[in-house]
Formats: sequence, C-alpha cells, structure tokens
Amino acid sequence: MNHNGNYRKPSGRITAEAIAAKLGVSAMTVSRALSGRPNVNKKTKEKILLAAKRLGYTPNHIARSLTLRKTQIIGVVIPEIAHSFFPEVIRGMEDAAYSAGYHLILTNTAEDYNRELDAINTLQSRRVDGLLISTAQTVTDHSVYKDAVRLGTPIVFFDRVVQNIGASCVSIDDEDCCARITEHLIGHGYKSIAHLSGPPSISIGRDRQRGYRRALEKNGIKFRPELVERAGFHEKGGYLAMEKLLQLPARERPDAVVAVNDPAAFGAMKSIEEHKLRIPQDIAIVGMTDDVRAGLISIPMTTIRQPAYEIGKTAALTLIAEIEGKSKPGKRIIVNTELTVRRSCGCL
Amino acid sequence: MNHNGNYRKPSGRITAEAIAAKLGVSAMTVSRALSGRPNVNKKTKEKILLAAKRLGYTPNHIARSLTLRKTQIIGVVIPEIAHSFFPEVIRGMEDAAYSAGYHLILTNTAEDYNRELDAINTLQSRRVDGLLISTAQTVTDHSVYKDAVRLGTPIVFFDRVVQNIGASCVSIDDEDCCARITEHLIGHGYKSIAHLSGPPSISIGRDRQRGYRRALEKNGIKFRPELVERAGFHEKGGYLAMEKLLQLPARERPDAVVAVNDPAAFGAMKSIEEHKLRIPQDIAIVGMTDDVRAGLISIPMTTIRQPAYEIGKTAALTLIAEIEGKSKPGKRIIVNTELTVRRSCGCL
DNA sequence: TTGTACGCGTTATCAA
DNA sequence: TTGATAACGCGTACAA
Repeated sequence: MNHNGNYRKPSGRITAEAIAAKLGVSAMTVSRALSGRPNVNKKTKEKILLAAKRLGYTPNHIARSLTLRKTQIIGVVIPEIAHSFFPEVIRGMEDAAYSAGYHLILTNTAEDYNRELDAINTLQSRRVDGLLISTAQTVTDHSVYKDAVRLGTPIVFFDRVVQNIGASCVSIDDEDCCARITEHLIGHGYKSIAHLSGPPSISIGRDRQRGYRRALEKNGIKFRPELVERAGFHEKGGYLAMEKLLQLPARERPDAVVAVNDPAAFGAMKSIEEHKLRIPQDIAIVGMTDDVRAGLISIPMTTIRQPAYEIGKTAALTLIAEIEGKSKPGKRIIVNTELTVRRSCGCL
Repeated sequence: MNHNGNYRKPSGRITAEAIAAKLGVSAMTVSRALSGRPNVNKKTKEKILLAAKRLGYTPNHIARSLTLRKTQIIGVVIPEIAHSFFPEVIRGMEDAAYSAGYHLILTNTAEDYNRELDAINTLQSRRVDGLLISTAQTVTDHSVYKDAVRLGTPIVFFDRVVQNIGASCVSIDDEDCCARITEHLIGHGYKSIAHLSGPPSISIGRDRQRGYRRALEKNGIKFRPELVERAGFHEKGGYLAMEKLLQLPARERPDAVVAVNDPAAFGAMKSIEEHKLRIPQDIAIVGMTDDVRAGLISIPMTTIRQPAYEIGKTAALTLIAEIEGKSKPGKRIIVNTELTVRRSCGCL
C-alpha cells in the first residue's frame, strides 16, 4: 500500500505491445497503424485494427502526453458555476474544444484567491496545454499569471480579465456598456442617476463605474460621489447599497439607478419595493448581463445582454489558436453587446 | 513536424532530476521529500523543498499518473450544460472532488448518442479514475457502460440512470415524485388529469409516467391513454403536446396537467395561454425539477424541487469511495425531493 | 515497410 | 536514510 491508500494495481488494459506480440509484429507498427500513418502495409494495418477492436484496446493517452508533452487539455478557472452566465460560457468553450480535439478540466474557485492559486498550480502540474481564466474577486496579485505565461503556458482571460501581462483577453467593453445604458437613461430625461458599483479590485467594477461617469460628464450632468454606492456583484450587496441610497434626504434621492449587474439590481429592486416606492415611476433601475431572470420578474428589467456562449467559444478558439502557434498572444477581443429595453427603466 | 501539427518542443520545465543534480542527491530522494514521505533526512528535505520553490518546480502529474496508473481525474458526461439543473449538479461534484484531490473533465454530449460514445471512449483513453454519467436521450445500447465497468472503470450514474449493470445510481425516485404531485392534484378535486410524458427511452420518462398512472389507479380514477401525450424534456415538445391535448372535444379535455418536467410545462403554459384559457382556473398545471424560472414567471408554477447540488455531491462522493475501494458498486441512492406548491395548481 | 533503441518524468522495489 | 534500476506505454529517430 503506498501513501495514497492505493495498491499498485496492474492496469489490466491491453497495450500496443500486447497487440504486437499477438500478431508477431513490433509495437511500433501497431502504433503506426492505429494513428493512421501512411507507411504501414495495408494488410498488416487491417489485421492490427481488427485485433485492436477485438481486444478492446484503448490507447493510453497519458503515455502519449508524456512523450509528446501535449495533453490536449485546457484548464478552465471560473469564480462560480451556478450563476447563469458561466454555464453558457462553458458550453461555448466545450463546443469549441470538442471540435478541436481538446478536453476541459473545470475548476471552481468560489471567488477565493487561494483556491484560484491552487487551481492554477495543480492545472499546471497536470500540464494543461493552456488556461482559460476568469479571475476571482479577491485576486490582487498577478504574479501567478505572469509566471505561467513566462513558462510558456498560454492563458486567455475571459469576462473578468487581466490586461497587459501578455495574455489575450475576451470580454465586452465594460466601460462602453455602462456608458451606453446610462446615456439611455439620460436620453429619457433622468437627471439624478445613481450607480451601484462593483468591487473596485476587479476590472469590470472599475470600468463600468468609469463608463457611468463618462456618460454623465459627456451630457453635462454633474457627478455626485454620494450617488455611487458599493454593491459588489450579488443580490445582497445590491440590497444593502440601495438601502443606503434611500437614506438620502428625499430631494437628493436618485430618480434612476444603474446597477453594476443584474443580481445587484435585483437586490436593489427588493429594497425599493420594501420602501413602497414604485419602479420605474419613483425610481427607474437598470442592470447589466441579462441574467435569465431579468425578463421573467414582475417588473422586467432593462439590461445589457452579454453573449455568454460567444464569449466562451471565442476565448477557447483564441486559446487553441495560440496553443497551436497559429495566433499570437496579447490580443484584446471585444464581443458585442445589446441593450435590452424592458419595463424597469420606464422608457417603454 | 508530426502529424498533429506540433513540433516536439522541450518541456522547458524543471524536473526532479534537475533538482537532484543541483543538490547532489538522487532523484528518488527529491521525489520522497516532495511527496512528504517520512524516510528523508530533515535537513536534506528542507534543502530540497527550498530548491524546488526557488526553481519554480511543478511536479509532472502526467508522469506520476503513468507510473501510478491513477490520474485523480473524474470524467463527467452530461447531456446538456445550460439547463439550470446541471450547473448546480456540477457545482456539487466540483466541491466533493476538490476536497478529495480530484479534478473534473467535463464533456457535453448535447443529447447525442455518438457524442456520448465518443466522450466515454476518449475519457477512458485518458484513464480517468471513474465516470459520472447522465445518459443522453438517444442512448439505447448500454454495452459501452458494461464494458467500462468490466474493465474496472467505476461508474456512477446520476439523474438519468441506468440500473442493473453493476454501477451505482444517484437519483430521485421519479415514480414516487410523479405519483406524489399527481395525488396532490387529485386531492384538490381534479378528475381529468393529463400527462405530458418524457422520452420512453429514458428511465426518467418511463418512471414518471408509471407514477402518474399509479396515482390515478390508487385513487380510483380511470387511466385514459388519450390524456398522455409525448412531450420530451423541452419547451417546444411541451408546447406541441399541449396543442394536441387542446384539440380534444371540450368535454374530454383535462382539467389539470402533470408535465414530465418544468421546461415541458412552460411550453404547455404558452399553448394554454394562446388558447385564451386561464391557469389554473381552466386548466391547472404542474411541473417537476424546479427550474429557476418556475417561481419567477407570471403564474408561478407548482413543481417538485430536486436537490441538484446534493445529487452532484452525493454522486461524486459515491464514485470517489468506490474508486478508493471504500465502498462497493451497485448501490441505488435516492435523494429526497420536496413538493413546492405555487399558483399554477390552483391549490393555494 | 518494419524494427530497435531510447526518452518522456516519475515512483516502486530492492539493495546498500 | 539513501541510491541504482526498472517500469509505466507510447512516439521519435534512425537503422535495416
């Protein structure tokens, strides 16, 4: 018994060597026949293929990876699985990977920096061919990423990206999105627009806030810091932030709110409703990301649709191209978004 | 250039051998020190650990897997990713796997039998330690599973299970669930209850239909075959099936509908609404699985909550126990469900 | 067209 | 406590 609690058991599986022995050829010929190389006699090839099938031969990909130094595996690091956005992203990645002969190892960091570190390390020790990463909220130190890139592991960031460290990034233009939806409100006459902001440690949070501010300034509306309240990415934070905003004297209150994402907006809606205020008549509200729920709740929410599937697929295709040397790292890829106007903004 | 389109590039990574050379010890000692074995001199161990860190050593898990014939990888085969049920299942699996030192390779079969075959084969050639499978709708031949089990790859089925082939199964008691929700309707006075059934090729479909029928019979209601319409698992099928039911002469129409799952029920609701019928006054409807949307739509839907996270976690824990020889295969594990009464059944 | 020798990076085994 | 050797199963390179 070794330290793992496992006996060293024989694999029990047929090897190329075994097939070779049975057929009186060398293992090399078997290998060639099975990987479809041209230089094998047609008849011996047929014999080998037949024997392989009869014996239930399954090539050992581990051994293959060891010699080739190529695993055909992509490591995926995401901060949460259940949020409706990521499953779609993963579906896009899986489609792209499957078509190109890669597999996905999925790791969930649950927004925890240490788990993310651990994930990246163990994925590297598994010698994944590349990494697809969306960073956890608590990440501040980028040296792990830099080390990986330096050691030759291609990385493509998606959604929550880290720029300027030599890795490609696939995301929406957060600043622009937020500016757009803010201008949508401005265009419909709202003057006192608040922002429920994301964590400033994440690019998404910073960029969206910048977009909000840019839209105000461009339209000659004075930026009022007291109208920006930190909410984070979740419902609870949105609720608490909105509670704070509603403590402002009535005449200083916002007439519209731009939330950093849909969950935060849902939380805020709850707070607004608890205060017996009407949406959108008393306070309009908009989100971002188009969570599945956005169109289903009693006051359907105006938001910005992010093409999750496309983000996943694009990120995977970009990574695979870089792994195979067909494309250079360091790209910045922006995928298009779409303003989805529903009732919560009062513009319908 | 080999047939893969890849040059054979040197790994560029530090090996245990390299550390050994620098320190004037053997590779074996390095290996022992790094895997925390007891029989290493404390001082040499420290030296080795330090050197490993300084040189940025990442153990090669591939080589390790090759000798140990153990990958610490679990292959997950699911029919669809985006359906809200599976992300939660995967989260449960990931949590369990992470704690036990395993990784998940995720494969999406998109309900396609050939893709499922392919997935299971390539996962086996990657020598995964075990498989977690929810079968695709189009699967009829179970020999792949049997072969895998015979060759010693543990399998645990979840949700859409295959019983009696020696593999463990984790699921809800579909027959019982469907009987329960049907009896709920009967208990509130509905007499003419229809069933939108799932694909009969899948155990879930068959079992739920059996539960529906059992509930009727147990309560002395005559089973009417014309009230069972095949819907499948998706919205569109539910819509079409309901359309058919609504073509029945008015007095033969059902006053309540038991759908095989929530998406089918959503489709049916759409059809009912298009016919200007009211839910639940004209026709009551219930689903199963508690899709996230069930509670959010304008007429919230009565359904049965399946503990997705728990199913995933239990399946993974069961598999890991079997992989490590701590538990025997062939178990049948039932996880509890919960009737969630909302407005669509008219019982509130 | 086919075979031989060796290497990939690690760990089990047995000897020192 | 440490080291030498072999093995895991395959693919490359070269020779036959």
